[in-house]
Amino acid sequence: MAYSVEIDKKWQKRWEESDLYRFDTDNLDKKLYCLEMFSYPSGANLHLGHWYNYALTDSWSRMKRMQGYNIFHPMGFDAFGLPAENYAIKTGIHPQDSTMSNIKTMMEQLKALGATYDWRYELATCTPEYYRWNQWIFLRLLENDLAYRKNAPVNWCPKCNTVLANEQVIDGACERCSSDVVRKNMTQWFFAITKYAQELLDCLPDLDWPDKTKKIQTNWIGRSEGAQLSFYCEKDGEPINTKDGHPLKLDVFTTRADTLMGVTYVVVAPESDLCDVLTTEDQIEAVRTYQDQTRKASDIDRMSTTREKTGVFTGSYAVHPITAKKVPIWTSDYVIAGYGTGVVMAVPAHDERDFEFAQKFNLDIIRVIASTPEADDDLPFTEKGILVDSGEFTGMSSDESIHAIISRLAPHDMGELRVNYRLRDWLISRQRYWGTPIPIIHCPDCGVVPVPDDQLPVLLPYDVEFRPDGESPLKKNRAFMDVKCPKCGGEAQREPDTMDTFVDSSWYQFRYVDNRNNSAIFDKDKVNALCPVDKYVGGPEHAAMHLLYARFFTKALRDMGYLNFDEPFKSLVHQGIILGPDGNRMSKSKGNTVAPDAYVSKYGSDVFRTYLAFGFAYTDGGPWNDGGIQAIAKFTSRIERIIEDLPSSNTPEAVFTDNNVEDKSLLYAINYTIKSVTHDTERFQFNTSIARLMELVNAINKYQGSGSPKTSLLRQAGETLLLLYAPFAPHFCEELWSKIGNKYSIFNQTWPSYDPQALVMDTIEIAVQVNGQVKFKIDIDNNADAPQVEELVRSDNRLNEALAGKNIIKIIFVKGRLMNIVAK
RNA sequence: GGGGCUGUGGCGGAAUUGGCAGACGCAGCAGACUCAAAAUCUGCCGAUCGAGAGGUUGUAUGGGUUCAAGUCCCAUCAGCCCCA
Repeated sequence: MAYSVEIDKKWQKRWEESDLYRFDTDNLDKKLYCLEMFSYPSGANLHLGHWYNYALTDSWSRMKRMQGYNIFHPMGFDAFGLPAENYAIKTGIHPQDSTMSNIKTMMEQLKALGATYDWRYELATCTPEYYRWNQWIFLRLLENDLAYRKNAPVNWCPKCNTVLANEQVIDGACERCSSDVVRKNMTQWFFAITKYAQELLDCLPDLDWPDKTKKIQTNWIGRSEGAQLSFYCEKDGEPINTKDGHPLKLDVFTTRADTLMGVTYVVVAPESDLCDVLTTEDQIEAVRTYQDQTRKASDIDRMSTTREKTGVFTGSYAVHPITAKKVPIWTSDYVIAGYGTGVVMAVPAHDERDFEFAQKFNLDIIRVIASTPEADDDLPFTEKGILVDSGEFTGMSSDESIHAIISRLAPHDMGELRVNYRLRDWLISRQRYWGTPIPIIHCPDCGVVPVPDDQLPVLLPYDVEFRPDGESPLKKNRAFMDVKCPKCGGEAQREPDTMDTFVDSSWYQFRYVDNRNNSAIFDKDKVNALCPVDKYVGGPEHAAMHLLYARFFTKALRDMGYLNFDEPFKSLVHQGIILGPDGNRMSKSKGNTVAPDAYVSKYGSDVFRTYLAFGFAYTDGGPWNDGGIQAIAKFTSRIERIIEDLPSSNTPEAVFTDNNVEDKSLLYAINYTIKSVTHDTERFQFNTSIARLMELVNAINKYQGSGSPKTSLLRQAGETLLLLYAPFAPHFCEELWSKIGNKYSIFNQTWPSYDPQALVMDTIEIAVQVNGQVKFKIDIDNNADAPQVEELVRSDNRLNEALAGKNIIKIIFVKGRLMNIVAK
């Protein structure tokens, strides 16, 4: 029977019945945890990206299995999230119903892929058995001051009446209705990821991750060393005090404390509470108008250096901490409340945006830094230099002066060295339905009360009106909302918000290990034995969010005593993105999607898998091209023919003492292929692995056609070919393996190892260069040393012609490669 | 605006990490088998000059380092990504 989907089905059934991929919990010394990022169960079929990710990582893990590793390879579903809810709003089909049915079909498709998943470890994040532990983690974080509630500006779509995640805001507009998104202050739950900012940075160098991804995380965390300086302030000639009577201090973060003497004004973010405090009666109208106007602008626009600067004077003044001079306080949207302290000191002479702003509004520009003491540099001069016109600090270098200025201010509590991070705490509240309910009860008497552990899970009710109208859908469900306070027993209300779905994916890699545990999030010993994940594979788009959150969770769980390692994913690989045939990202609206199913049913899973392996550089991806898939079908049928032609008897291995040239060259091909395929597959270079296998097929064909092929050598070649190809074409190779009378299963066989002796050739060809240019080639004895080769080259009559009368100055010999003759 | 990655035949892509550029495959061309086609097999296949042997040139562009550069350094251009 020629290879087809029927073969796929036959072996999928056999594998399942024989429990071939069952993870062996007793043999943990050689465990290898291989994981792909789990998938969102959307209505559509498994798409090309899934195949590319899952099929090839599966090939990698199959090789590892044959190399003797005990593979833990689970799969599950990232089942909460907006798409199902939006789909429900559109069609009326409940998210739970659509998700559950999608999971079912998706699981079947994953099985058709023929991967080594052990389905007993499956999980779906939308089940109470899973999200219960989201709630449990939330409560633990709350107890450890890693979860808290605060008022913060969020993205708000006025048309959809809902808060949007940052990712849902495209160029300042709502992704669904394209209305302009505005900023709104709301009380939300946060996870204190910033407490781990430094450790998240420190652990990066030791991870076996792509440099690019580490860089993205480094930038995202954005550590900068600088200083926090304070300004007192005055309104209508009077010092401003806080509610408890202390003088109000405006704290600013700056990496350029050396420019403090050049401050000519201070800017406060229009949306910050401070702005309202600072605004005087006279200015209140102008400031309000300005606030309304800027609510529409996105952060990206606001911080752009090219955008026209806007702003309004608040009416109050800041007191310079050294000179005691009063400088005006303005509000402008180039300062953002969420970043740093939401207040900046403006030094127009030495900062581009401040300079532009000062020019536009006629504010003072005072030079305090110069490249040399006498220099008259063009302003703004943003480099470090020597301080000028800076009172007692004049003449110091920028770096010296920073320390001097801080030492001067520190005793008065008006300045200190400070490390600032760009990373913000993680806002996890969502005013959405299809997610994990936040396990909190709001009691009029007791305030914010956590749901006790023994009352978990807080179930997500099924019967909910989830059309978005500005409030959390859960809020309209009285049965859900009305609850007795666990503390005082009085009438209370549940928290109506749900959690960001990134919470689900931040710890699923641990739950897999102990997915049926009903009494704990997971068994500590099991997780410590199986984790961290040894090889994690998924798209590069998760570099900043998911991968950062999961690292944070790991560290938090460690510090709370639930596991004892530092990082969730030891080694990480990103697959590339496969584009549509037109070179654009695949999308339904562009009509350039490629559905794997048609190819799989026509050619079989293995041909499709092999094509994915062969057609692209794995980590690059690229445009899809139909062209080559037929070639892979041809390739498999060539293998089929080779195997069918093998001598049927299992003759004992003959000892070759009389290898002729053909034998030797086939032996070379066999061993070279083993070496290369092993090496290339190990580092996810699947395309060259397949290329080497094609070369082996060519070599076997050539050998078959040679004078007197030895049957046992042919058999050795054929079996090696099947073993090496098995990870890529598992059904196909399993079939042929059994066909030639070998024992089930090919995946229980040992991965071939190569004989270095067979790779040593008697004679090799090297290039002879003159001044780096290849002139001719000669065959030399493999062991020949430099003088011997030189003699051979000198006696070659092609040399004189190549030298063209020049004199030899120097000779360089690179063993096994070339001899370069330097001549003049 | 800053940072990063990428740029190799008509196409997908290789190149032992500084050592014979274009492995392997697609497409194309020629041939064998065939009445014919398909399938299969064999050979050719960067550009350019030359009937030919062979020469010259060639890894986005321009410089540089080196006996030797697709690979390292500097600048420029283009595409993608991250940050502002």
